[in-house]
Amino acid sequence: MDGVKVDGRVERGEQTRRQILRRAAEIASVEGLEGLSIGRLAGELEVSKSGVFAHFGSKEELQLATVRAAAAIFVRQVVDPALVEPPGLGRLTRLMDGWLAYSQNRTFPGGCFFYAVQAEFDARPGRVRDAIAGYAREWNTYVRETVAAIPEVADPEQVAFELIAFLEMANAQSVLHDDPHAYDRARAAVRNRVAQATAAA
Amino acid sequence: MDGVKVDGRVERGEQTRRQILRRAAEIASVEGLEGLSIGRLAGELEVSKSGVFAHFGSKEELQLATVRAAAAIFVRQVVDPALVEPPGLGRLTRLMDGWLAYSQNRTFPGGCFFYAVQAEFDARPGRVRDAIAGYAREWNTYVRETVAAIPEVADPEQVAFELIAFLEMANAQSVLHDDPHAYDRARAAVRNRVAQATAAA
DNA sequence: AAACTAATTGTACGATCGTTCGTACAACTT
DNA sequence: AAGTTGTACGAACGATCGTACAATTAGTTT
Repeated sequence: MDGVKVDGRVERGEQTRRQILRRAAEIASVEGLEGLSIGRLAGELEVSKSGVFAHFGSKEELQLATVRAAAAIFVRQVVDPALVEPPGLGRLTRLMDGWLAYSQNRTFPGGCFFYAVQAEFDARPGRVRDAIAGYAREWNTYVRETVAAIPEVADPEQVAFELIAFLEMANAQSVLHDDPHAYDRARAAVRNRVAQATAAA
Repeated sequence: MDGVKVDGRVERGEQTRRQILRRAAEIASVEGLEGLSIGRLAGELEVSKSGVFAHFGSKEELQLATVRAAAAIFVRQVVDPALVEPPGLGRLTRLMDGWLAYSQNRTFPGGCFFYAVQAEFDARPGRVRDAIAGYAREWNTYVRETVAAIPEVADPEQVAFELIAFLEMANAQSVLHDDPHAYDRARAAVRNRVAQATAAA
């Protein structure tokens, strides 16, 4: 009746697959999804190259699976915790703080996974770019709707654009210059912009 | 008396070197500085692989030279034109507009060169990262000082942080989603933030 | 014209890339 | 117990990577 796997072989397979994708996302956040090589991944995990390859069938499929795995981690770490707050200012604040914490505590060693891979794939065609663009759109939409749930805000799309810009800037500065101050600056920027937007005329 | 090269051989060498670096920067803005391979570069330029290699002696040196060449293009296209305006609000506006035009008109086919390579190298050690970080610092400083030349602005560092965030966000969105609207949003964000900062109490 | 110098080329190298294939072994089914 | 399925492995493939070095071409100096 239940969907629980009873086959110990596929259970074991899914576990190694999870381990592979976890490590793959970590590497990709530092070296990019192209810098992520199957041989190196296998070496670090101490499994065979062909074993890793067999799980995905192609490098592109590995990259796509890595993006999906990273998205799941992102949702669990950033999106879900904000949902405990009711829609409104409180949820938005929780969302912004959650994102900055996600970046600052280095959930991925190279900072935000999607910042890294977005910049890597934004200018080339292909399924990987499409997947990344899709998640980016989802994130934009979610932030915009979270902002739009605050009745005083006149232009949620514009506000969402600016807020996301602050987050990514903090991540970029922090990683490149090893400067935790960037997060303070982003927090101040978010606070200021939200205050401005909610100060109805 | 003059420092003009009279040797036709080194003259020719410097010209091919310039061509190599121009193409290298174009490729790197799309594929990254690692995706930039000597063999491919040679193929596209229809010269020999060893000919390209001989100009730099190592891949890392080619990458460093490419970053320097891109920085020179950036300065000529963004920084210099703003210097015709006297320090103050006019220069800042010119600088912001110049940057957005530089990104929008695809001076580099992959959008802003430095956005691409920053995200690629921000998390790994090495001379290339150091060079990129150095230029990024210079750019931050220059924007901050341009803002600071406007007497009404209380916290130039904070304002510069936010303005640069808008620029990079516009570039990222535009390239990833093929959405020219992002530049309008960035222009609106810059206008609004500058207006807020110059509205003295 | 000969000697020299700088830019460019051709050939070759070891390493690593993604990928393919046949095999070994554990776990499940009958 | 015999047969089937799924995961993981080792070895090898052609291609490409960065790099090395000797030969060649073009331009300068004597």
